[in-house]
Amino acid sequence: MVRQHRTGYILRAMDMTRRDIHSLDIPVLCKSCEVRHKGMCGALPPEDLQYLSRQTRQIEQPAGTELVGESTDVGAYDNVMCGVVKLSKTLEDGRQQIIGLQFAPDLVGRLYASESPMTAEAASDVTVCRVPKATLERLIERNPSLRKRLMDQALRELDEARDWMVTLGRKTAAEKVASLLLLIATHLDPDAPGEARVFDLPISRLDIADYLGLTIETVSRQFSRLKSDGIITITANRHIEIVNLERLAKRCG
Amino acid sequence: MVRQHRTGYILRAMDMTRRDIHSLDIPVLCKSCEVRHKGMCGALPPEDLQYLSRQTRQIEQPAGTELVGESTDVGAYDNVMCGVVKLSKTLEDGRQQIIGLQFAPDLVGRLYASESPMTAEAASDVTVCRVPKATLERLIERNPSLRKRLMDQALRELDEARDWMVTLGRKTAAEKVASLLLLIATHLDPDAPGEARVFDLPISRLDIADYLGLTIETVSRQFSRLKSDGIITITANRHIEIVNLERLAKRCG
DNA sequence: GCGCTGCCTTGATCAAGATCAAGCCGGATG
DNA sequence: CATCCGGCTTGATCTTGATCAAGGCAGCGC
Repeated sequence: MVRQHRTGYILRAMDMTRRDIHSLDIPVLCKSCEVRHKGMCGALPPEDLQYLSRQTRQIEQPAGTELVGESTDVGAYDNVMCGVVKLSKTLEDGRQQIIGLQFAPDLVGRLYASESPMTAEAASDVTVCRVPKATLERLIERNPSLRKRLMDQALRELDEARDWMVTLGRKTAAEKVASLLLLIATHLDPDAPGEARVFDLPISRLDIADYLGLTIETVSRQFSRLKSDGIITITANRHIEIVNLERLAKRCG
Repeated sequence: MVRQHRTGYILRAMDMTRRDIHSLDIPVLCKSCEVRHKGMCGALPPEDLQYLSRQTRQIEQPAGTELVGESTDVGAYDNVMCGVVKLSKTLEDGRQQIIGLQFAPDLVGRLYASESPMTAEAASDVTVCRVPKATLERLIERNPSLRKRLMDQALRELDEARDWMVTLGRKTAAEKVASLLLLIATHLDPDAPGEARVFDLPISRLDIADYLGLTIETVSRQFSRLKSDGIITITANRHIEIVNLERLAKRCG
């Protein structure tokens, strides 16, 4: 499934026309996604953009593919184009915790570390642009705006991780599930402001449980309660409509 | 209480002598701390170091002092010299979660944000060097090594936050308490490699509970169990000796 | 000395969420 | 079509940690 993107304002922000983009001889497959990739890399000058494009491969990964394993060497960064990537850690006895979800246009991969401190896995079908480690680091070196952008992503992820620590440590199961629904509603479509009211859950119940520090049974029961309380509707297991956004937000603690 | 610091290797790393440091006319009060402040700021050239020193005030804060409030404007960053600063968030109904502890020589304060996303509070008596926001940002602007250092701190804090999410989401109370003891043992003395075996807990039982997402009663019971199992000894409520480090580590899950 | 306060511990009981178990549903496969 | 399988839901029961309650202990002011 290829999602539609509204790209006009990104082009304007970059002071480029669509023709400029296409003239760069970029080996991308997914036309609707290519602009986002460059959006991520911000105001790179044309020569850097060309260099980046030559080094980049766009890859479609089915749900469940492991992008980077915990404690394995990282050879490349993945720029998320469509879909959701989950970051997780596993204790020795198999208990798993998802420690972050990444949406377009996040960059997957721990900068400046030779070993990934966590597993990155496609939670839904995803499309990524894969940039070799050396390429990106070289671009960072000579490109202040890219550097700033990555610093901003790191700080934003830190804020999000700390927000989620409150959810994990202090919220009830009902509040956790409500918080997750709002999180997904706000992140799913980066082009739309505010929360989506209708969307498909990009991740399984097990992933939700692992993100919230709960069991799938508890997650399922909380969904059922939200449904019977008339706050959401669920069809085909994954398709959510938020009927009463206000009451959902109130349940977030 | 002023802790003793071994400073020789820091000076060597900076290619400076103690005389160089003292010649800079730095308005610091705590002689044993000033070197650490510069350690944080890395290889700043002498003129930047002088500029920084002129703009900096060293402050002693008793335990409980609020350094920055949640959602308040931030006018300055605090460089931790001695003691422990806790970062926390509070839900509307008062539930609190500590989302990070900062030890020397961490820099307290969210870069590039006008409003602090969290509360920063002295968990123990602390000494900080307070740097005005504009000063630090100006130094970052023209100083690649400082920039890199702050990026590294942000990424390290992100790693730590994500590690802690596993603790919050998936560990039992016993594992949480064991993990905390190890965390404190490894962070308390930044000059010593490995874990301290004997130390004073720098934070109260309530703070521990708020960091672990537990209640004080549960924390207290877990301490009692570690004691009766012969893994630690506790005297005067705060003074800890780790008798059996291996078994403690095994309890971390 | 006495009582007060803040911080911590311990015990009894309760409830949220985990665990165990069964069954449902939709899609794939023969 | 029947069967299977993975993902999800629902119910019954159990366990962990929360809650409620009481008391210990060190420091401090009178």
